[in-house]
Amino acid sequence: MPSGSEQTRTRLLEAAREVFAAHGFQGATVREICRRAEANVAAVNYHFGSKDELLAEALNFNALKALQAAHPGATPEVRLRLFIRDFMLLLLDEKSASRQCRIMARELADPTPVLDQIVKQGIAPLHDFLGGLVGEIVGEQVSDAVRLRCVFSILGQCLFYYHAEPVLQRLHPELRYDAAEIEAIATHIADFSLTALLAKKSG
Amino acid sequence: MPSGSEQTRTRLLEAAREVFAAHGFQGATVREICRRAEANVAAVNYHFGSKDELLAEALNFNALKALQAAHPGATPEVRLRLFIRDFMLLLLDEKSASRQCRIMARELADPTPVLDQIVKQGIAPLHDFLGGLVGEIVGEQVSDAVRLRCVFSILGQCLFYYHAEPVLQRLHPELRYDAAEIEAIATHIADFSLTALLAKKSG
Amino acid sequence: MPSGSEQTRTRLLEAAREVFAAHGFQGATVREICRRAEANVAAVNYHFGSKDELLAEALNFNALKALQAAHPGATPEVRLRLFIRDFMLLLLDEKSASRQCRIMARELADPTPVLDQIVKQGIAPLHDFLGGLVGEIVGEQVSDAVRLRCVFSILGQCLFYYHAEPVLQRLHPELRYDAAEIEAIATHIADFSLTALLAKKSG
Amino acid sequence: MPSGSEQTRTRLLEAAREVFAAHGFQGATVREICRRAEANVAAVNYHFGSKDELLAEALNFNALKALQAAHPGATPEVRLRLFIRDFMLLLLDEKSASRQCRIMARELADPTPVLDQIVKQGIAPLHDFLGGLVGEIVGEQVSDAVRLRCVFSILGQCLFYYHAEPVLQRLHPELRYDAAEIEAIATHIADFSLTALLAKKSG
DNA sequence: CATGAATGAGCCTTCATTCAT
DNA sequence: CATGAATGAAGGCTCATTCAT
Repeated sequence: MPSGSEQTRTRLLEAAREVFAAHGFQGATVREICRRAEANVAAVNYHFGSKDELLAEALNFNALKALQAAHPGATPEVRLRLFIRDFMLLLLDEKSASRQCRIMARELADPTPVLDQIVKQGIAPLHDFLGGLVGEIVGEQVSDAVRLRCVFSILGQCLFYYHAEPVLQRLHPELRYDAAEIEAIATHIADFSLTALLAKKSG
Repeated sequence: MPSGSEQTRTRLLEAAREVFAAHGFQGATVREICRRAEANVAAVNYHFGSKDELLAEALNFNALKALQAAHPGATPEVRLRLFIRDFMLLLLDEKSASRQCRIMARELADPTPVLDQIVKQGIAPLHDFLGGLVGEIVGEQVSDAVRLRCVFSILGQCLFYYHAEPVLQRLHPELRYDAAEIEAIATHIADFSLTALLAKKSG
Repeated sequence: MPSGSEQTRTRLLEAAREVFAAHGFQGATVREICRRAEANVAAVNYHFGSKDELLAEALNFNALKALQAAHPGATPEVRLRLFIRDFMLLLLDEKSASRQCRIMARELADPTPVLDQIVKQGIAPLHDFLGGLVGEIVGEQVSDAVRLRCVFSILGQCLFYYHAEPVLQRLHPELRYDAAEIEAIATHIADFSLTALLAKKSG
Repeated sequence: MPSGSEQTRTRLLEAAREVFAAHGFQGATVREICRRAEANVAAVNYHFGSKDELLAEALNFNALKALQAAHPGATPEVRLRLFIRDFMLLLLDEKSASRQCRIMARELADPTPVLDQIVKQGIAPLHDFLGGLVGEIVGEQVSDAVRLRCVFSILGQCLFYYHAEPVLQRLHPELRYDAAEIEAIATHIADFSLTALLAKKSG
């Protein structure tokens, strides 16, 4: 049974993830976080020491690690498809338990003191994983630089839907990121990317 | 001959573009902008009424319009290549006269009161232009939804290099966006995208 | 055998004396005191009611009372010398068990609610004792006002070394209050004062 | 004619001197200072940048420098008497224009970031001046260490009346630091000290 | 017409204190 | 009886904005 303290801590972390994801680190205020968590203004400093450390704790990389599931026996192509679909769900699904990726996506554009931590623990493994996958698909002849750019092409396509969401909502007000739409997007990105990757292999 | 007032106004706009591009709307301070423009701290409100309106005025879409140059006689494929190269130069070249795209790129993630204007006057025409180009390449059989996602795939690849710059600098400290690198990136994105697009056409 | 509670109380008092002596009443924090006493942050309020009352309890005047030891048979001059030496040891010796005088010395400049108590129980007896000693030395002809000022002259010389310590450390970084130095200081103050006092007697 | 800004600045400095002298650096609040100066809370940071820098500016050492007036032709003894009298007036006279010494006296017990400045610019010259004077009185045979302790004895006697004021008011409620009393105190300290000093000379 | 000065709301943080267990 | 958690007032400071000249 969680203690009262643990509950408040958890509520603070959840509220922090929401507010950081919505307004970025700078735009988020401790007061707003505490208000949402129904806690006192001083609660953040009591439980985490500072706004910075709250952000550091709010980050957890489990969701990202789950993306790198092994799927033994599956071909690299299938594993890439699965990765893209899971990543898009993480990024776009409103019901996603983890706002992890959104917080990170926000911070990418406005480095905070914890960006180093985010990069080392969250993003670098992701890039490595994707780099390995791409390597398996395009084969050994392809240079590191090219493989890297292929990773960026895949990630760029995925992240665009998150970053550009406010714009896309204005351009296409009818757009909704429901399960079917997310699935369709993921399939498109996977098709688009695999076509290009396989062309590099044969090339 | 511009009056002293007009000069101050112009310096404020230029300074605003630099600072907004560097720190985002929220991160930018009126004081910093005025300091760079060597103007009084009250100058922004005097000339533009508020920080919001300064941002609105600081935006000009000429650079974006220039991306949509006609290039009569060129094939759609070539025009897409040219677009991607010019866009990447605009986004990444430190010497780029216009920080326009960076301001917009920054704001996409944190809607401000001027996002509507940015979308209508800057981004929508760009999407339309790219949509037309993609349509010419993939042909008429392809649905609007698919064409749209192709546009997103291209833009996503381009914008990634801008959005993820702080992360990429940490992952690959040796990375520099010099002319050759930008050219190589643009070529990669064009190759990657055209391969995928042409496959859709034939498909 | 003291109960656990009693031990905590004692540790709190000892920690309070250290922290009050080091940072003054205002500069001291309840948290720091509790941390040093390895007690809960609420312990101070639990055991003493408030920070104010903790200070009141932390004061004990035994060390001061010991200064007024009788030394039967000794001349007033010798008793003054002994008093000055013991007082300087109390004020300056790092190994002094009692930080009592330092707490009081700190508070003199910034009246707290407990200053009345300090004055009545600690300082007034000290002044009286020293006044009596001075009276014995200078004789009956000297007015009360003059005798009082002589007391102030002696106390002022002693307290200076404590009050001005941060300044003196900057002016004379080589200065250390070791046993020999304290002895030398006490001898100087006693010589200086007795010369002046005896001159008043003969005058 | 002073500008409005200059007036506010001056009022802030005067208020700062009063509040710093009354409550010390830590005890003083920017809000209280601004309230007394009838200025906005942000005025201190606007004009001085921070509370620290306000303290640094609030200090001016003119009054202390005036203590070291030359008095050509006067004997060292007379110059010491004059110094003590002027110092006591500075310390005790309510009507004294400069609260300089009191701010410094307060800070001695609770080092702030500006203590170094206070010591270098204000106190060190004072100690040097007094050391020279004492040297002239006691002659060359006396060691530096002894001369230093004589300086401390004089300063200690003077500062006592300031430091111990809250205590003395409680012990002797009838005490008032009017002109006559200050004069009497100064005379006592001078007599007391000169007697001791001259004894060292002959000794 | 333009500016230095002033404003007040709001930021993160610290603190002594109180509460629920 | 004792504690970890929670509180809210207050701290110094920053900011976009407004005002008086």
